[in-house]
Amino acid sequence: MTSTTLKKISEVLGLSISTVSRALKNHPDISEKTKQKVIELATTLDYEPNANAIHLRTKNSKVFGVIVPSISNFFYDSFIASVEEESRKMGYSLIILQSSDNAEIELNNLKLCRQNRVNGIFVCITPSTQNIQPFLRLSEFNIPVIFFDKVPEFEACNKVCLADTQAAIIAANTILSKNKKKVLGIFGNKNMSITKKRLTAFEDAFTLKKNILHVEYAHSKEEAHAITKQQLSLKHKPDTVFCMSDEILAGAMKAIQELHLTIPKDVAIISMSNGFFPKLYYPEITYVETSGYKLGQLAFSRMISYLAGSTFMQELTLDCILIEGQSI
Amino acid sequence: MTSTTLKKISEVLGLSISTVSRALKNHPDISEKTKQKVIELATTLDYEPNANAIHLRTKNSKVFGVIVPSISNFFYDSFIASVEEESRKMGYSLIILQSSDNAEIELNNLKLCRQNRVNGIFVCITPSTQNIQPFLRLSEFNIPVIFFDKVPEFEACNKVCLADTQAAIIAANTILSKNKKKVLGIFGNKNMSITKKRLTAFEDAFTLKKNILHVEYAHSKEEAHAITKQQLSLKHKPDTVFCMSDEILAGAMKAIQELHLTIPKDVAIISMSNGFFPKLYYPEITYVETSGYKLGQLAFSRMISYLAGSTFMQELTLDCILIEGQSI
DNA sequence: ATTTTTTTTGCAAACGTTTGCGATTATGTT
DNA sequence: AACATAATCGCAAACGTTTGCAAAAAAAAT
Repeated sequence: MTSTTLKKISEVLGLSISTVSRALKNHPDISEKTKQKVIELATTLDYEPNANAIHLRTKNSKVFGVIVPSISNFFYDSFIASVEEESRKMGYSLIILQSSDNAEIELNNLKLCRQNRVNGIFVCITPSTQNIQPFLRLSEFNIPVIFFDKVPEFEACNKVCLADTQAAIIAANTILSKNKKKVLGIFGNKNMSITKKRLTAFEDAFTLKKNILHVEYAHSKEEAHAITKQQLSLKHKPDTVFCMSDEILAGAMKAIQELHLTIPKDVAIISMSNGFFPKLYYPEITYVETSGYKLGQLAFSRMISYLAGSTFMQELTLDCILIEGQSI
Repeated sequence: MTSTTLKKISEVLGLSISTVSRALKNHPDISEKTKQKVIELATTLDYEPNANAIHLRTKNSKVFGVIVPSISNFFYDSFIASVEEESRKMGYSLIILQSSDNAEIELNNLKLCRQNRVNGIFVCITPSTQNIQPFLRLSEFNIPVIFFDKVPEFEACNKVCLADTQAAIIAANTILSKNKKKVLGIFGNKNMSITKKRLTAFEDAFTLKKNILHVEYAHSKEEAHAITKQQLSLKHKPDTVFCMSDEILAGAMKAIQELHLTIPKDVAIISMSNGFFPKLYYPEITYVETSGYKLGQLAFSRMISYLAGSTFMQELTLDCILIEGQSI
């Protein structure tokens, strides 16, 4: 069976297509009697309007595009989950594309969004994305692009970010206030602006106690694991480990378990995190919250305000708070 | 600027719309010269075909719908990630909807899929879904529905599942082969068919050593944590813990850390898992792999074969394998 | 009974494509 | 030069809606 259309209903009822259309949207022009008839037949025939036809006709797809480096990732997941919730509430659907950390696929995903005439795009660029002109060009077609989390460093565009600087400062100050003597700070990919921001702020906070801070870079859980294991095996080992991200935290924690160290007695640990991982461990890890969920809400509200007319570039920042566990 | 259309291109070039259309798809009827001209203008004008118009005209949306209880979940994530990959390769897009464990929202998501005239639906029903008729009815409109993971228990439909029974047996046999004396088995929601399957098979495997198995049910990480803590605090405590899922594993591990027990010396642990969590701990946890990623691939291939004509109901099963860590 | 007003409905164009078929133009053959 | 053939191209309908406007029908007013 092919799906029901307005035409089919109109033919059965001997009405015009337009009357059926109006009846179904409760247009005041249509009499109650015909409305009744139409609605009844529509439900028995399981009528569902063809979204493509509507979008074509109204030039409004009611769809947002979301482009992320990877779907199976805590942070992006919770971001997507919140954007999806908000979108559904407002009658929007989501097309979700993952770029697999590949700039070429990313570009193709962008193209897909355009072909679908999405009303807006949320994008977190991959670390390897060099050219963001294709994204910026979309504004010429009046389709807003909200960059989130990993955002272009220099270009003027709509950005929604965590307060990375603030978050790093909070973490650093927490460590300093506990009078720690030797801190291992593990950061991510040195080339990413997010790493730079966090690192700079973190180091600045340690400016008076520069000598107690040792910084390392890890590009994966495994590297974080190796670094932590190695550093914590030194005779003069760190008394505190700071992890820039959940991934790094996971690696570090594995090393700590491996070395049978007790937290926070043998070593203290503090992280920046989406909130899920820290609660996995005992004692629970103290962390500066970098909530993908909240960031999603912020990004969505920015999208809505953009669509409502506030089209000038804005850089929004999500405040971070310290969530205390018992790890430091 | 409004987006470029075939019409616009045709007007600039003094050609007909159909010629432009054909030129862009490299139709043999069109001369090389005009193809050149058309393609050149199209690229400078940044032409992207309107997917809605194409779908309307061709009656083929090239879109699959994915409906899951929740997006931010390891298992569903990896499922979605793999379906997304495969889909992109074959020129399909994905509309991803989450039901938030709410049957009503789920139904609405189904409606959205229909309105978008998706070519097929992957759905994992919520635990509270009672009536799956609306799903089954879609086959009347020739749109295939592939149920995965949490599938309807009785109805004839296309199902793609993990080999839950086999997986539970593997886990049980692994425990038995190690000559364990007291086993705590923690299972999930008793009402879900997936729990029943796993539990039945697990208990059957212990049929000769019934007395060494103690079963508990946990509906969350926190419950799993509490149960494990309580059981492992007994004087005659279990020497082995089996966890039916990642979520339960996470709770159990937290309790084990809290009690400062050493794995596998003080207590052994084995789980069913997607594979991410077990590698988070040291020593790594031995688990029976229940891969969302592989399940996604299986589901996708089923979808493709359905679309290719094999429309009879099938129940596919993904073999499970034991991944050895050092936890038992 | 006629006109006016109000209520109810239908016509037709438009959204941007694709595609069968016919028309035009160019090329080749005698 | 006349014709046949092949290479290019355009017309127009269709996909399923929405919507301004006009038309028809019913109700109200004279």
